Amino acid sequence: MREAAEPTERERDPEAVSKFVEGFAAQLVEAGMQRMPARVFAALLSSDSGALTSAELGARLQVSPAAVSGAVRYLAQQHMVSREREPGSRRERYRVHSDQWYEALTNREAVLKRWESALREGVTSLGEDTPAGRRMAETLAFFEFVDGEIVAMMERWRVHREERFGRR
Amino acid sequence: MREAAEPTERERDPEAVSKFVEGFAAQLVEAGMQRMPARVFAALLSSDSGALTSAELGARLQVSPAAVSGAVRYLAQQHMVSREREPGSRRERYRVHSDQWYEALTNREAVLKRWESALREGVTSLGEDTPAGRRMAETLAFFEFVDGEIVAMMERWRVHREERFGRR
DNA sequence: CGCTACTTTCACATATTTGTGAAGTTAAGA
DNA sequence: TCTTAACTTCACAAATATGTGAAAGTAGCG
Repeated sequence: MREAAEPTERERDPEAVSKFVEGFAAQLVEAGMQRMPARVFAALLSSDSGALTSAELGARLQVSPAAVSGAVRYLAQQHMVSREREPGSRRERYRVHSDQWYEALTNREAVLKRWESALREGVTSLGEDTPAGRRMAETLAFFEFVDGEIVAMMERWRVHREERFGRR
Repeated sequence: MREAAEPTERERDPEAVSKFVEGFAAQLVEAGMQRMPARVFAALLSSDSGALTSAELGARLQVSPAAVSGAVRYLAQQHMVSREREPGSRRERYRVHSDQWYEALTNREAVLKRWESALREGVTSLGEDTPAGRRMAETLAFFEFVDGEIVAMMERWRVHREERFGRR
């Protein structure tokens, strides 16, 4: 079972693809994402099929299987890619859905929740009648507000998207 | 001009304060922020005055002036603290506003903008008629949508906040 | 104009992160 | 059941990031 046996993807200018991958990954890194997960994610995003095997990723990004494995584990935890076992092969494919960003955003919400609970503790332990307590209470209220807004926003997005791109 | 000459803040249980500071900072770190900026920000948030000098920060966090300087520079760039020169002293105070989070969010918007332009390049260079191009175009549309929503959301927050906390 | 209180910059030692090769594990197919 | 392709784990070397002390810069105040 050779690599070349899978022309899953008619090749475009690999130069251009690579340039996009590295550029986009750099932006993600700057926003706080680790380098390798960022590169893997960008590579998937730029692939026509939206799904690549470990070997394909390794080849495109010039990294070892170990590096791919680590990156993919991270991305899967963050719900940014899903894994699929190809039936009848021991290969695994890693896929981005175009709506994967919702999952990623949802995950950000988990971060917000943790901030909120830390703030709640802070308000309690510093006292809600102190200036610091009041500031933290307001901050907390802000996050709670944002939580709710995000849910509503995603609903509006689904509608907007259907109008613009049609139902999937 | 001694340190002790400024009882800006009636002291609460320093134990509890420190526990909050380290806990909240840890959450911020986990979300991608560097350790020292996170600790400084948490310390400011938990102070009654909402503003501390470099020396006070150094003392509370047990770090050198150099570390405070670096952290504060970063936070100011991110618009998460503002600097104020105390008139009649060469001390500087670093302040959090309770609405500082808006600024921070606004800054996140700058990140989104950069993602958008990277995606736009990707769509162009990979071709908008390819599957990958279409996926990226949809992703781009999502971010553009989010941009607009955030602006609207912040307006709603201002209203909500005024109802709940009164005008500042 | 100094003097000196405060802040910033810089070189460096230390800690942390990152990616690799190689060994280990799993499961498809004979 | 055995073989072996494919993925994962692990110990380690290299690259990065982090915080410090010390030196250099700034700006109030006499």
